[in-house]
Amino acid sequence: MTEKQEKILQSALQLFAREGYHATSTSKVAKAANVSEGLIFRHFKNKEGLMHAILDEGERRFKSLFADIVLETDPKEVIRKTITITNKIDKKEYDFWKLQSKLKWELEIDADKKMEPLKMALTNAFSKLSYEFPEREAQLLLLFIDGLSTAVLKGSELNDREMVGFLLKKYDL
Amino acid sequence: MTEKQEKILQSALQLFAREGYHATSTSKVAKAANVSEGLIFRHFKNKEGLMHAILDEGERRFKSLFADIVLETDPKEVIRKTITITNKIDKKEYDFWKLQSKLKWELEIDADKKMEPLKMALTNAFSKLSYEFPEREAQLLLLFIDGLSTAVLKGSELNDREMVGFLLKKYDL
DNA sequence: TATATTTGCAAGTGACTACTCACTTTTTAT
DNA sequence: ATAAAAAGTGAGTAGTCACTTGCAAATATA
Repeated sequence: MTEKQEKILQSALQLFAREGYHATSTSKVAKAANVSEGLIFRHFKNKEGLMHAILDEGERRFKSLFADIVLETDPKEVIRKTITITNKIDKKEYDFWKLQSKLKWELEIDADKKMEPLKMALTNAFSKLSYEFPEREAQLLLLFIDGLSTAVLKGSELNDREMVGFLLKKYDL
Repeated sequence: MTEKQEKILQSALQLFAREGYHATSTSKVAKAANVSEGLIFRHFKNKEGLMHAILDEGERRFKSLFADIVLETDPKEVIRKTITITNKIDKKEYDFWKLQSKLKWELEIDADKKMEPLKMALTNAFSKLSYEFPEREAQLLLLFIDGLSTAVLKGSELNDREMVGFLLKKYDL
């Protein structure tokens, strides 16, 4: 990965996240990255290829975010770590995560499958804690998390730390 | 509102919802609506005007969806109606609601303000029922509703009726 | 019926789109 | 040192974009 290649990725990420995929032209990306437009196509074949390079990186970060939780054996810890997952998102990485959410709408990418391992871990955790409907509890918690992270990334004014604390209390953690 | 005008709106709604705003050209809309491209600009001034016409209709439907809840005096009914709000969305109107969610990302439109009256009603309801933190309870429930409707509109496989029922039970309704 | 207004169309417009190509410069391998 | 491969450029390309204009047909108003 050359310097200019990284610069292209970084500029594309920023522009795609802020303006959207279709609203960002390859010439804009080239200008922002200070490279010739042709170089984008040399390295990433086409605009779609450029986006996929970014998306693949997203996949990796997604998984590493979950890895810690899935390996956890203590059920209470699984739930606690899931609830506090939004706290792990650095403000400097907002563009990155925003893009992931944004592209899921713009390009209709399905995120459910990526969540599957987390759902399993949660179901298992609730099961161990003798909840009556562990799978539904897991699903419910995931919906909360999804709603919460969406709100945060959209720049909502809601106090996410407060909500996380509130949830932890609800689950006796 | 002429026949062709409505046809334009309907076609634009469908295309914007399925392909996205920026990915849909005015010529595509014109073809789908079976009118000349110029007519779009005669009636809606520009592409943005076309989108706003659709968005305004969204605002109206949004409000009428809440109206029923906000006027309710029985706190338990307020919560019950909020939880079951997704059931009120007709499958035939999916394109419409999907577009609303989609545009919130693509054009960075803030939806929080629209939810404010509902949040107030919920806070009030939880307050009447002597919950310790009524505002946070309201926020939490709204987050769930948002997550659930998002999942449904994205075509997730989750059983939303089941989740609604599960939640009603959680709130003793 | 005469006339003003609205509705509609077809054929444009320049600017911008994703992408290609011929070429030069830099890096790597022998 | 030399050849081959990779990285990078800049000026193209055809096609599409949102939008305009001039004129005809339909409709409303008198």
